[in-house]
Amino acid sequence: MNALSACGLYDCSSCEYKSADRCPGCFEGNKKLKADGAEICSIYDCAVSGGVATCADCARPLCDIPRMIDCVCPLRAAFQTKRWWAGRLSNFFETRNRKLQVDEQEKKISPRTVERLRWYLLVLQEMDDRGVVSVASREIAGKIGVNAALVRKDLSYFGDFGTPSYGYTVRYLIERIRQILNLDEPCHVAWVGAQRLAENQELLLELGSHNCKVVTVLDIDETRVGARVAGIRVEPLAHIGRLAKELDVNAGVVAVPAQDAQKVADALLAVGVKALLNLTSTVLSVPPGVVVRHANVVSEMMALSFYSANEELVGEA
Amino acid sequence: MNALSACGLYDCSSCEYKSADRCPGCFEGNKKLKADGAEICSIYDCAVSGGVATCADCARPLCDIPRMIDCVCPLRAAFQTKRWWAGRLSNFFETRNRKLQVDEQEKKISPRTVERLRWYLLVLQEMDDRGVVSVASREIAGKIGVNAALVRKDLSYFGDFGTPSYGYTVRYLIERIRQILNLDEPCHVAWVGAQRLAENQELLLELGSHNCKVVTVLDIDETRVGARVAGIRVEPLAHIGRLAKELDVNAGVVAVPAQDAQKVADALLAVGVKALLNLTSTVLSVPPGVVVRHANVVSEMMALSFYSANEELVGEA
DNA sequence: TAGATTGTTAATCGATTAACAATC
DNA sequence: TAGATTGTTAATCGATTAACAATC
Repeated sequence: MNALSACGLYDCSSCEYKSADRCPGCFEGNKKLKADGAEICSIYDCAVSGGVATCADCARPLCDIPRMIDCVCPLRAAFQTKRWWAGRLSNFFETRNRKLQVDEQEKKISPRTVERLRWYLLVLQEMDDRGVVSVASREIAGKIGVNAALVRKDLSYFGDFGTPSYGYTVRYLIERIRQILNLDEPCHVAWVGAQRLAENQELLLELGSHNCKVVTVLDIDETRVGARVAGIRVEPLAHIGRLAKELDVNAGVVAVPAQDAQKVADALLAVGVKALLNLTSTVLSVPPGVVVRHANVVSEMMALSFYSANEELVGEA
Repeated sequence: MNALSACGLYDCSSCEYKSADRCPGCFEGNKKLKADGAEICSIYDCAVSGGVATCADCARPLCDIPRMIDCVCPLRAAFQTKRWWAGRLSNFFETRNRKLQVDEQEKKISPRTVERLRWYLLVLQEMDDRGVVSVASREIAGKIGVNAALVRKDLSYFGDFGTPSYGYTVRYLIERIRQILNLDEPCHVAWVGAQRLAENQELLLELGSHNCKVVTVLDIDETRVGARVAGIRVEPLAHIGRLAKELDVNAGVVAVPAQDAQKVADALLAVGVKALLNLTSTVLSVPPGVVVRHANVVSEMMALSFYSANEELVGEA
């Protein structure tokens, strides 16, 4: 379901040629050009010879293709100016190179930024569903209620995704944020607490749509072991060690009664899980280097209770 | 279930006289003292004549009882030094007076502080269950993973609840935080989205234990109207106007499918609800002056996905 | 081109922490 | 009393915003 062309820069899904069914595809198009003795797309050529589908999949740390070339898919020459494509290309390569430098420097990403990236993604996906092609930082910011400069700053940590005076291509930005949040890699989740999952099986689908897969369901309550939830056998918590290794578990969900929460968390930590989602209204004690996030109706309600009684203090919460 | 004595300062539940069943109670005790011609507790006297149960219920903006008096319940004289009580009293009155000034100045409470107060409360309740009587800021901070000075600063926004070299009385602090978060006033919740509640009926109990009451269940899906969830009839969303008024709704829960979330939020806002809990993975657009909080497995998982792939970036998240 | 919007810098704002006098 | 812990101040740290050059 890759909506990008082989060069990884061209958003086919928003292309008028594609929607009019007049696009022959990069492969057929370039084959035709080559047969005609015409110059083919150098990006496509490089991708094919490198055995990758798009530039995004390319493992080479630096790109061989010179910058600011007037490379543009010859089949699309009329669609956008060459200059525009050259700019996009330049941005893309600079971005990739900068990104690599950043990784080396281990530049810290603020947790608030990560927090917001999810909201950007949800807003963008909703825009994409409505058929919106491009968007300005101001529009994203307005939806979420933050400053536009903050949106630009957040995004620029990871690269130059925008184009001055144009804004951001919605589809392209979605792809990039998904990549940043690692949503392209499947996230393997160990879910502890069978009942809670049995009650909310629709979660599995929604998680799946973001590439999170519940690979095992466990329970601390022995009486539940052996039952099946969404087709997955419920295992005893004691098996977590073996399962975590076999199934390559990345994250754990603590969905047991409050009094067992810490015990479950400890078991998950013991087998090396470094990311926990706590669905109970307890505070988990975890060592540094472990991330815990919460999703709990009761504890959020406690905060709302404060604001419903102190309306004048509502700033942003 | 008030664990405090009439003076509102003495934590009866941690009193050795009470637990040994040798406490006659403030009323009987002072009646006895009066009959003997002895000096009775001036706080108790004041409370009774003012028609309130404890100082905390007293409406007078300033306290008449002079500070630094050597007032101490004579029946408890042996239990703590008079000096200790005098200090507690002094703190208490100064706190009340300062608190009132603060209210007048509309001093802003940081949303981060409100965020943390809930965690403090949960940690303290767990300590209380274990029978812990007093606690230092350092201990609370350690449980949550924040700086001890931050705990003290957060609490000192609302008054001087601690005693140097002693720390905080767990029960007393629980009462105060409950009061700050307005958990002593029942919070009336309108729950929109019957199915989600039907699936998680245990929530009602847990919410109830924090004084949050689901007073009405509504649904945007007409086919669900008329069904009963936890004994409450499901009403059509169109009735929200009448119900919100009749039932004095303080907060709303948006628990419908994503595509209906904004519509439901708008309906709740239209009838004056200023506090929303969004259980969907959508971003709600709300005007300033409205607080939205989230509890959603999918969107939290998106953040965990990032950290599970970037362990080196785990700071505190 | 003129108008628009980006990425980035410097300024501002707010939140956290270290340190310490007060005091139990 | 001596040691401990509070509430608070000043210093630090981090996050947000305004402003602007770059540039499409």
